[in-house]
Formats: sequence, structure tokens, C-alpha cells
Amino acid sequence: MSLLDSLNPEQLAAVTLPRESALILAGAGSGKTKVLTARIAWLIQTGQVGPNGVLAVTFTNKASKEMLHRISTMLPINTRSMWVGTFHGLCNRMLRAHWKEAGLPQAFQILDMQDQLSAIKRMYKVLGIDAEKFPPKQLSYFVGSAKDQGLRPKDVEAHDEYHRMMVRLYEAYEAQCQREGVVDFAELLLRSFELLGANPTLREHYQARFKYILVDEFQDTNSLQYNWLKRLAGPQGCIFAVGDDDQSIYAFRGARVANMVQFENDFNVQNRIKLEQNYRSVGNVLKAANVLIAHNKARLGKELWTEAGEGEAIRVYEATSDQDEAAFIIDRIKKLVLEEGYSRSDIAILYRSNAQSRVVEQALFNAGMPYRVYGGLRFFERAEIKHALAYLRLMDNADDDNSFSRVVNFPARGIGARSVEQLQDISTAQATSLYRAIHRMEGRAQAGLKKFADLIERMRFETRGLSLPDLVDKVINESGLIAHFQADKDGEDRVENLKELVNAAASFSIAEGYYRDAAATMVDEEKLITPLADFLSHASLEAGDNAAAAGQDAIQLMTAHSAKGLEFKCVFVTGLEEGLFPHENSIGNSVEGGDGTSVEAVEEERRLMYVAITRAREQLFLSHAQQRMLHGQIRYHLRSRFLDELPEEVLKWLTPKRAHIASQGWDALDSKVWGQNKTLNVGYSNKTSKRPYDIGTGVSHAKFGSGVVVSYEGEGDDQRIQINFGRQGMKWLMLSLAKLERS
DNA sequence: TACGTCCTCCTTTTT
DNA sequence: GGAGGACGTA
Repeated sequence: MSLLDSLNPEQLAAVTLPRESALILAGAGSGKTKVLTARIAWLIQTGQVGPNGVLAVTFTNKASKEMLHRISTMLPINTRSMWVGTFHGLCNRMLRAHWKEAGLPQAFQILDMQDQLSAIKRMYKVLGIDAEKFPPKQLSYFVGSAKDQGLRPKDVEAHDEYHRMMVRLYEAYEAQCQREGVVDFAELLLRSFELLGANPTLREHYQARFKYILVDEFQDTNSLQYNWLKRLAGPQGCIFAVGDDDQSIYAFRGARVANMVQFENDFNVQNRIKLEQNYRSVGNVLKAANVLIAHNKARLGKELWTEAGEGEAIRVYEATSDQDEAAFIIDRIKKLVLEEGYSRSDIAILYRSNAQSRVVEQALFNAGMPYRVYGGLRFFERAEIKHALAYLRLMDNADDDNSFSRVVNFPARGIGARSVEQLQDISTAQATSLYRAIHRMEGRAQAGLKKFADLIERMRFETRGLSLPDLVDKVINESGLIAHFQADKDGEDRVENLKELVNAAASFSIAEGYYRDAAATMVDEEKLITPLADFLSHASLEAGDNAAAAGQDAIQLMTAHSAKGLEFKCVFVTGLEEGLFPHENSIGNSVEGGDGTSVEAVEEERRLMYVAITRAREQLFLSHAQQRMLHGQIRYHLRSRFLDELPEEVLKWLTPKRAHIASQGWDALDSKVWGQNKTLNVGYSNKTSKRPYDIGTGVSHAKFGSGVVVSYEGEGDDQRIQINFGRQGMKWLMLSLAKLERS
């Protein structure tokens, strides 16, 4: 059986397990995806289950597509009806098939984070709640984390007045979503979970159908996802969970590593297989990763090994500034591409936060190197695309107040805030949508709104019978979006993007088979929805970046988070500075470990660093900068602790490694910095303030040790000084009290 | 009342 | 560096 030939004994054991639940602890680069895919193929090929009896959950849409593709090359089956996807994608599918039972409209819409926030803000206005006191962002976080645990408002414990208010808001938010027929990301999961709970027939149907459930990246499941799986599997269920506790990087969104242990207990797991051989990286990279992650206390324990050679040493570069760091990267990439024969797509540049990409992008652009940024502003999140989608949504469902508010006056058509406010009042009073409220309006404000409603109606009428791409094309023109951006001298890119949306619709139609029979548009097994509604939900769940620039040989830019699950021959990990990576919010904080224990938040950052390092197959470059422009302000960071935690023997410092802060020669830096810009010192403007240490100076403090002066604020006796103490974190100290010494 | 411009505020990671 | 709010003008 050729399918199994390329597997090692451990992998083979995992792939060919009998029908029992199993936990596979798979290290980075140990062939996780391969094992998952091979198991599915093996199960089907040996006739143990049909393609429809398998449910596989992956972490990204990209991963599921890849998996389906691989299966289809191995087996002569139609993979289109297979249930392989993300939690959100699968729950969406289930809810679309059972919208009635789930209490949703047939064409419900999915709110992304941005939409969610604006929905919340509108609700605040209606309820007259002080947004200062109860920040909408916090509500959105509150709602999200409650739902991640499977909690509805009635189930949330409210300890104090603040919590009680939050619960009240949560309740109101839910009522509003219900009224508008929209769901947010978390709601998708929760609805599906509740649907399975409330409807035994349906539950038993799915339990009988999915004889085998496979889960990738199991360490990143939250409680709700875990319970969803449990409910779906049922008493006879068989779950094959693959994960790596060292790669758990989504605690901020409720991921619970403890699920792994709970899974073993709940399902009486007899098979725990460890995959520790790494097929991805050279020895030096692996050694660095092993030593780094050993600094974490909370681990199940695993040691990766490889048969590959040591490979190149890991190169470390200390840049003087973020610009210098980018220049170093460009320089190295040129060598890799021109002298060492790598293609550009073999090379990835990773960073901790999206904002860091800009400097590198600029440098790549100036050097004429094609690049591609993942994440950040995704295609479907761009303002112009969201506007176009909002028009499409309104045509599909006029009661969608979110979309209505977005485009009612975009492009500007003389409908001001006042008119919308009046409309809002009417819709609240009559408990109807904004769109319907138009007809009940009176006075001059109505004229403009009426015209807008007519526009939507006209577009709906005129696009009847058109194919999806033609429909989209018609709408971006009729709505005036194209004209608006064409008139804008900076709008060229936006026009391009809008045209790209037509292409995206076209490729979606082809992928989903809507072209095969344009007349019979309601098709496909469980999919009883129009192509438009289908496309809209697709837009909410997919980043949509596969359409753009596919096939281009380009340098890959992404956050360490988005790099999970991917691999590249050459990897640059940038911005290795205290406060950035590890991120300042994590330094000195503890988080609940999921089983009642307290874990340092930095451990998650370290896992993230571990993920970043282990993306590299052959060459790894690490860099940090002495000063960096952040939030429009120059900041000085110490070298990341992670660099010091790596084993010295696998590193090669391209710049001299400095012992520590005291000997860093800050004098030279001072003159450089102050020579360029005399106004660096934010918050300092008054003559009663003094500045005994220049920004960027190294100082030492009896308790916190050595650090770097970052900024000042206040004046006189209240004047405070901000110092980056590296490991001890960023501190604000009263200048008059703190005993500081120049170091 | 509508719209453009200036200013201020905030600033992790994502399906 | 960007988004949203405040303000001034048509």
C-alpha cells in the first residue's frame, strides 16, 4: 500500500490505529498534517468509513484546503462533500443546513470583529449607555470570552456592579443580533453547540454519521470547541486528536492546553503516541528550539530530534534601528536569492505584531522585491470591500442594520447623521429594521433615504438572473463606489481592489460549482441558499488572500501567529526585543493555566518564539534593533531574553554580542539620536521639568537593576520617568523619589 | 444640516 | 500611523 510507505514506525502506528480515541503528541515538523491526512485516506481506502463519515477539524482554511487536495490526489473520490474545515467553517455549514432548527434566518450574516464593534456601538446609543464607563471593546471581549466557555448571559456570574452591567449589555447585544439575524464568530460555535444539545434527532444523526473525528492543533481548542467535539462524538465517538502543547499560542482567545489531559480522561484514551522525530529543520535550528522551550515550566515534555545534519549556524544581528534591521534583511535576502539559489517564496519574514511589517515592506518595495503580506489588512477587511459587501448584504437582507449604517451615506448622498439618528429612533420605537423604518418616516429627511432604498431595490431587480461575478460588477458600479474612488486621487488601489472582488466572486463560483448550471442556483446537498448568500458567508470566514497574488514568487511576510503550521527554507525572526517579543503586556503577568494553576504569561510568548523558530528548515536569522519607531514614537528596547536563552554554540553573532546594557555604549547612540531629532522627549515641555538622563541612557536602580530611559512625563515634583528594565518590565518612577544611577 | 479638515487618542496575537 | 471625534464652514 503505497500510501503508507513513506511513514516512519510511529507515524504508521498512529495512522493505522483501530477505532479508538487517541492523542497524538506531535512536535513541530514531525509530519502532523501528513499523519492526519494519511489516516483519513487510509480509513476510506480500507473501507472502514465512507468520505462522508469523517469529520476533520483544522486550524485554518488553508490547512483544510491543502488536506482535501492531498486526499483527492491519493484517492479517486469526490472530496467536495467531505466535512473538512475549521471549527467556524463547519459550524457555519451545520447552521446553514439547519437554520430553522437553530432559530436563524435562512441567510444569516456573520459579523467580523469590526462589524461586531460597530453593532455594539449602535446599541450603546439606543440604550443610552456611557461608552466611557463601559468601553465597547471591553464588552466585545467580555462577550467573546463568555461564549468561548459556552456561557449565555444568564449563565455568567456577575460579582459586582461592573459585571452586572456587562451581563446586561451582553443580553441586549444578543437580543439585537437575534433581531438582525446576524451572528458573530463565537456565536457560530455556540449556536451549533446548543443546536446539538437541544435537538436529539439531529445530534444522533451526526453522531451516527461521523464515525471518525479528527482534530488538528488540539492544544488551541477552547472549552466550547472541546465540548462541541464531545457532544458531536457522542458516547460511541472516536476522536483522533493531534496537538503540541509547546505550540499553544492562542490562550488569549480561550485556548486551553488542559483540554489534552481532560480529553484523555473523558475518552479513556489508551493510545498516547509521541512523534518526536523532526523532518523539517536542520540540527542547529532544532537544538535552539529545544533549549528555548525547556525554559518553560508548564509542559508535557517532548524532545525533538532529527537525522538531518547541523546545517548553518543561526545568524543573529543587532541593528541600530528598525530601518537598519530592514536593510540587513534585504541584504541577506539578496544573497539568498542571487548567490544561494533560493526562490523568494522560500523566504519568510516573521514579526510579533502586524504594525512591524510596514518598515520592512517599505524596504522591500524600494529594493524592488516582490513580497506578500499575510494577515494585517486582509482583502475582505479593506474598507472598500466591506462597503461593496454591505451593498450586497443589503440586497440579500435589507434588515441588516450593520450594512445599512455602513453604506447609507457612502458614497456621500446627502444623508447626514441627523437623518440617520431620526431613522434610528423610529426603528427603535417600532421595533423594526432601519431599512423598513424609512417608509414610516416623514419630513424632508425622508427624500434622501427613500432614494437610497430605491437604489437598493433597483439593484436587486436589475441583477436578477445574473451570475455572481456579473452581479458584483453591477453593484460596485451602480452603487457609485467605483465612481467615488475614481474621483479620489488616492483611490486607484481601491478601484483595483473592487475589481478584484469581481474576480474573487468568479473564482468562488467556479470553486463552488455555481457555473455548471447557472439556472439552478439553489443546489448542493445541504446548501439550500443563494450563491450570493453563500459568497457573503465565505467572505466572512475567509481571509480571501488566496485570490490575490497567487503563484507570485514573493517574499512572505506575516506575524508569528499566522506562520503556525507553515514552513519555509529561510526564516527571519525580527524585532526580538523586550517589550515587543516578548510583548510588554505579557511581561510580569501571570495567567490562569486552565487547571487552576498560575503560569507566567511570558511562557506563551516563548511558545510563540518556539513556533517562529521551528518554521525554518535550513536557515534562520534573528534580529533586534536598539531603537524602533513604534506608535509614532521612538522607543528603546533591550535585547529579548529569548536571544539569551538560546544555546550559544548554535549561534553566530554578526554584530558583536554585548554583555549587557551597562556596556552598550549608549553615549554614541545618544549623540546619534539627539543629533537627528531634538524633540524626541515626549511629555517634556515645561521649564520646571528637568531631564537628568537623556532618553536612551542606561541607568540602574537598586531594585529593578539596569534599564534604559524611555520617556518623561509631568513636571516639578510630579515628574515621572519611564524606564525599560527589560526582564522587570517597563516602569514609571517618580523622578524625585527614585534613586537612579547612570550605568 | 452636511461635509471636509484637523487633531487627538490608542496602539498583540485571530477564526 | 490610522481611525474616529470635534470643530468650522458652506
